[in-house]
Amino acid sequence: MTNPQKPTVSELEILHVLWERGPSTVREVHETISAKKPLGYTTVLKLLQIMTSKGLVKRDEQERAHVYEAWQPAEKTKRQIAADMLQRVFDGSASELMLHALAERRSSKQEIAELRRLLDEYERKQR
Amino acid sequence: MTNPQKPTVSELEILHVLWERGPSTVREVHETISAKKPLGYTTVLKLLQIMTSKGLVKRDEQERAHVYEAWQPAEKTKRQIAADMLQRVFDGSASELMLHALAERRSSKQEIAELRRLLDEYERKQR
DNA sequence: TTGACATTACGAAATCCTTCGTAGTAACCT
DNA sequence: AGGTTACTACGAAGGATTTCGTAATGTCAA
Repeated sequence: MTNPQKPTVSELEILHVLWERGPSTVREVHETISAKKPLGYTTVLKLLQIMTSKGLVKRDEQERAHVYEAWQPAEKTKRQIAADMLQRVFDGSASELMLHALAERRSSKQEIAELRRLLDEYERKQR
Repeated sequence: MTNPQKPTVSELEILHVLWERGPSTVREVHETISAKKPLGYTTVLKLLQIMTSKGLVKRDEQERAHVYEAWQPAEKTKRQIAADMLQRVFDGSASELMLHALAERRSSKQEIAELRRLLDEYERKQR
């Protein structure tokens, strides 16, 4: 499979674990997730199997306990999700997106500064 | 119904129309959407009925052709969607969200300027 | 009034998502 | 070898989503 697909909510949760931990077994993913919420072992297994067939993860079957790894780097997937929502919800307006993202919460001075820095950098690369 | 729920992808599409047009009949919504993609009349009707029971829209049954209206203003719903994704995908980091949203496309000078203006304004209101 | 037409109500199929139970299989220990 | 444990594979239930067809009902003109 070379075609990445859009992950569902549950799949995204698993991808988060794989991005954080790197290649992991079902047991490891399950332990990480079930620390936060109850979820059956075979549920995680099944999800990883589905994700394998969708091309969202790759599976190393060398060892008895298969090792799963996210197919796409976190950056790429997150970018796709952000772009998709930008289009679907905000008609492609980044300003609107940021306005709403900021409105719902309290951003620290540091974060605002970071956002400014990102804008500078973006503009510099643009030309 | 006073509890708003999270709209699905199709429901969001309909909300877009209602936000743009204001209160509309099934026929009007259907015409607007089917200008872009084929979709049966009763499909739109059914969706609006479901959305009514979910509390996403309100229905005025005065006239024979019922008139539907978005329950929540666009701003509020968009804010919720943005906040939800911010949390789920970007662990609450607005910078990360914007970074990825910008990365996938070309933003005009005007848009960058607008983003800076928003940051200024946000900071001003904060203190 | 009756036929044509617009509209709503309802049911249901097809697909996807999420979750888990059961069965099979391999490995390991005594 | 036999029993226990750790895995994977598979099927399937239950719910949500999306889509549409058909039936029922109201409206209006001839």
